[in-house]
Amino acid sequence: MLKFIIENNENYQPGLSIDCVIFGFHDNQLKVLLIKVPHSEKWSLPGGFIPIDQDIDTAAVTVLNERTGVEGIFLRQFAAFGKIKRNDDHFGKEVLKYLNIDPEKGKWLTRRFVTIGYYALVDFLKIVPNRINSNEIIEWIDHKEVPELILDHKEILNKALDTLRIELNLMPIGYNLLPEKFSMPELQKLYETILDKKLDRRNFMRKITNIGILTKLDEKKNNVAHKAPNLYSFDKEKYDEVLKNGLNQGW
Amino acid sequence: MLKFIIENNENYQPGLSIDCVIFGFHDNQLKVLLIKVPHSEKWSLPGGFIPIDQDIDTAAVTVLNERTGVEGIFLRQFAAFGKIKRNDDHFGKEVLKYLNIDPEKGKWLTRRFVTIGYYALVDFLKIVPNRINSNEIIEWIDHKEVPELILDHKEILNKALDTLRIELNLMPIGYNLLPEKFSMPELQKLYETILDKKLDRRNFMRKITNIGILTKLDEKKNNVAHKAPNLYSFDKEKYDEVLKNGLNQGW
DNA sequence: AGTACATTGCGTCATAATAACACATTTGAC
DNA sequence: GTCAAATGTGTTATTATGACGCAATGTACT
Repeated sequence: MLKFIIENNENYQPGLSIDCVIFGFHDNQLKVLLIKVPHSEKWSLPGGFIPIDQDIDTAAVTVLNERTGVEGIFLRQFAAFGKIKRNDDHFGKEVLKYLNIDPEKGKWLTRRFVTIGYYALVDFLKIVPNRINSNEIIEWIDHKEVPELILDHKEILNKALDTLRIELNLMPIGYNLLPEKFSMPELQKLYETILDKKLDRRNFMRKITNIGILTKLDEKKNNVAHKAPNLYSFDKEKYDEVLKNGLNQGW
Repeated sequence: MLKFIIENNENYQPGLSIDCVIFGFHDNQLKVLLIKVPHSEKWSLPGGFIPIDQDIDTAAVTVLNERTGVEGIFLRQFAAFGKIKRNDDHFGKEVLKYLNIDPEKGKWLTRRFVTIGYYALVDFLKIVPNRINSNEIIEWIDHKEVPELILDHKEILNKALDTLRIELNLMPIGYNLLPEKFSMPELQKLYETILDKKLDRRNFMRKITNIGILTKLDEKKNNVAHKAPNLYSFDKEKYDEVLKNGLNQGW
């Protein structure tokens, strides 16, 4: 980080940053991957800067990996944020002070940054966030209990969630969010959690089944209270096909 | 422009630009507003740079106005483009050479720019593109006959059109694209042109009527071949309501 | 004036999608 | 064994959709 700030003018895209909204699903909760840096009381989205020799989409993957250790996931760009006062003077100065950097050298940091938002849905269990930087804390936090975030990160998070809800109508989800074998109630809970809305059990099942991306397994979930639900898996081939063509055509 | 390039480091957001895809509808054709600058054989989208004291959304309006004279339209951000070789060295050097600027002073221009794309649907007739810069040519061009464009502008244009087609399923359109009074076939042609697809006349009418955003006028179009179609207008209040709430909910 | 033809307005019909709900079955808890 | 909670598999009514039919309107042409 320190190395970055000093070398910024040469090796990084000026005035631009990337912030990632990483959604995971666990215990029937939609979780978001957040980072807490020591020089602030607030949490933040994992973000960073754009190497001048990388496409921004590639840079998003790099940034996420450097901040969290998370690897090999597909990040979807959803919006750019560029209000003039989105990163105020104060914030930049705090960082410089904390890192003991000459305010003149780090001047660029206190100017307005435009940030590009990326989001992803990942398997909660497969992502074990490494603590790359020993003084940073990385945690999955329930999206309903997200504390105050730095800058406009809350706005970015909300926009990501809005985008996700819209995309839910255009494409199937769940492949990276659920274990390989899952029950219908689990899949439904995922949808309900993202949409923050109750769905009818029977209508949900019919609709999701008709999409044709599920394989019903000859196996039941065990160690559950009450009647054991059947298990399903995604038919990856058909899943990808639907991903490509979209769900509804509308007109 | 020249003033801008020399003063850039101080007054504009570095490394970032904005490009606008302005769609208009006329003669049953979807038109795009394009600009031809003298220092290139190719056409380009109206674009420009971001004043450091403006929100990017505001800057988009400013940029469009400065390049085309177009005023007071809502621009929708749809994507950021940032491949490392999207603006190659060659392009920047050409511009500097044409403007007779010391390559050292304009060095920043030859680096990678990330551009943020905005699109809008506007009334073809209400927008009379002024030629601000006497050596620039501004024209409405049929989107099916768009010539080769500079840099990745064709990609930007295509992405805008893709976004527009998706949004067509989520919200009503036409308010800024058609005259105040319009016939059903005119509205249908608009949809068909954007989607590049034939729609059934009768089903289209039923569906669009059911949305509840149209007011049937007691008036017929005149000076037309064959049977005169009835005229309609948008019920702005309901139109805005649907715009806010969206069309389909899906889940 | 009369006819041909393109276009509009207003239908129908079969099918699919959706919302709301009924009922029997399975399983753990008491 | 009985109860409660959850699952599996329906039904029914309503609405939306896609594919047409046909009469009415107005222009163009003989």
